[in-house]
Amino acid sequence: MNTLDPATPTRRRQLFREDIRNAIREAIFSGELRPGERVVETYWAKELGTSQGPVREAICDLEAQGLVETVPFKGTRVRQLTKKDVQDNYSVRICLESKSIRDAIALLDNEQLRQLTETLAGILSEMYDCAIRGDLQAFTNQDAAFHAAIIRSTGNMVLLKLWDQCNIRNWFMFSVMTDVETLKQLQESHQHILAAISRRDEASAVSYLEDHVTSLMDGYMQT
Amino acid sequence: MNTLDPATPTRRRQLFREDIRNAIREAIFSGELRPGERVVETYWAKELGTSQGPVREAICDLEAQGLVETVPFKGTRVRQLTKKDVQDNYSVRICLESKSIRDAIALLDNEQLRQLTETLAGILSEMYDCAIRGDLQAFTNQDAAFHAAIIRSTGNMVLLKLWDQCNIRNWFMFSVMTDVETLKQLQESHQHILAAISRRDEASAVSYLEDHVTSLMDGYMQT
DNA sequence: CAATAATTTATTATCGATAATTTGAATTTT
DNA sequence: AAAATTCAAATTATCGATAATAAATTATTG
Repeated sequence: MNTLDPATPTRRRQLFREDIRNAIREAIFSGELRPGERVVETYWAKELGTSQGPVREAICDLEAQGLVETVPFKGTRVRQLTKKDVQDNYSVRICLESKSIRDAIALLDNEQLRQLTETLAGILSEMYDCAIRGDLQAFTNQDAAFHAAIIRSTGNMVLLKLWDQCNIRNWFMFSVMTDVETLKQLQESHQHILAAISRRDEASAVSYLEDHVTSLMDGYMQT
Repeated sequence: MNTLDPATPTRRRQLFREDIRNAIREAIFSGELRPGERVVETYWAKELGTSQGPVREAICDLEAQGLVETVPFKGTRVRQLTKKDVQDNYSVRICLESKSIRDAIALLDNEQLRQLTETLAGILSEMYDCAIRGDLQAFTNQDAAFHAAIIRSTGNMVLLKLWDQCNIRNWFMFSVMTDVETLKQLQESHQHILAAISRRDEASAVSYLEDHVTSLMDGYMQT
């Protein structure tokens, strides 16, 4: 789920904190917990059969991720994004992704670029299947994987971390763009980006990226 | 201390969690806790006369801020930044601050720009005093205030939040640049940025910014 | 009846204790 | 003596209970 920590070492016992975090996240993304609603510690403790402590820590994690907001002594609520929040998010996301494309083109040698191209092509292939199937959830995951792969190729982990935070792909699935045609179009826009990168055409790549992300935002804003 | 939450509402009782967070942060910045050293929950609980719970939550906060790293069941250590980490941090910081300058110049009307200019001039004045006194701690605060003021003027809170996270001003004070001359020079470079912004000279402002931040990084790298 | 004060309820923040896990030393085995 | 094993100490993760706080409700007063 999280783009940042792919390698989870084996452990005997599961961390409740992680389970709780995932459970609450799931509740948010599934719509069970809607923006602005309260996240009551004792409720989730009872619900998941744990005590309050781990729930508090899980909430702390979610807050760092920007999914919820906590006010001392008052409690936690699912974050409610204003239109401006969304715009700001996307605008910063474009800024970071543009940098990653510029850096990738500037820093990678031909072999590395070929490899990146290959990775991206693979992702786009899967993305196409998702589009055909109309599987929005899987589609957004591939979408995230695409952009993350570019950033990862630059080796700049700070960039990856910050991008992950302003990436609201997680919220995106509430969007109305669920029809197959729209998804296909989105997949195509990625192909343009990929092609431009592979021929080291920085200006085009960034331009296609901006169009792509902007159209994502527009889709969200119509909600 | 934190650039993000200026308004702290009045509360009867203090949050231990916050006190603990500040105490540990202070220990890190003062050098008492060096990079790579362990942050033992029970130690700080005893040290501050609290229980373990709030300490864990405080550590969670510090982790979100990137000051420490936690591995489940193993514990927490003060984050050890590699040279590459520092470079990546600064490179992203330049990216975000460049955007903030571009946005400020593009979005603010004359009156708003005048107001920003005024604010920045005030900060620079204080910064000069800090340089003369050789007060590095206060100087870095003014430095942060300068850049934060520009970002804040764009009204993009996402940008501000992410910038705060990749801003390693907090680590900067370990740097060797403690002599008055260097601080004065740094203050001057801010004046160039300010001047360029006030005449809406985007290219120069960004260029000065890059020079400034790069020189900060170089200073850090010599450590 | 409105406005304020007192009270109850719901919830968060913290505590002290215990279970689970890792680490490192002591012990045994080869 | 080196390697593997067992054990003990240190530390983390969790629990159940209590104290503090905020919100909601009821009671009181003018």
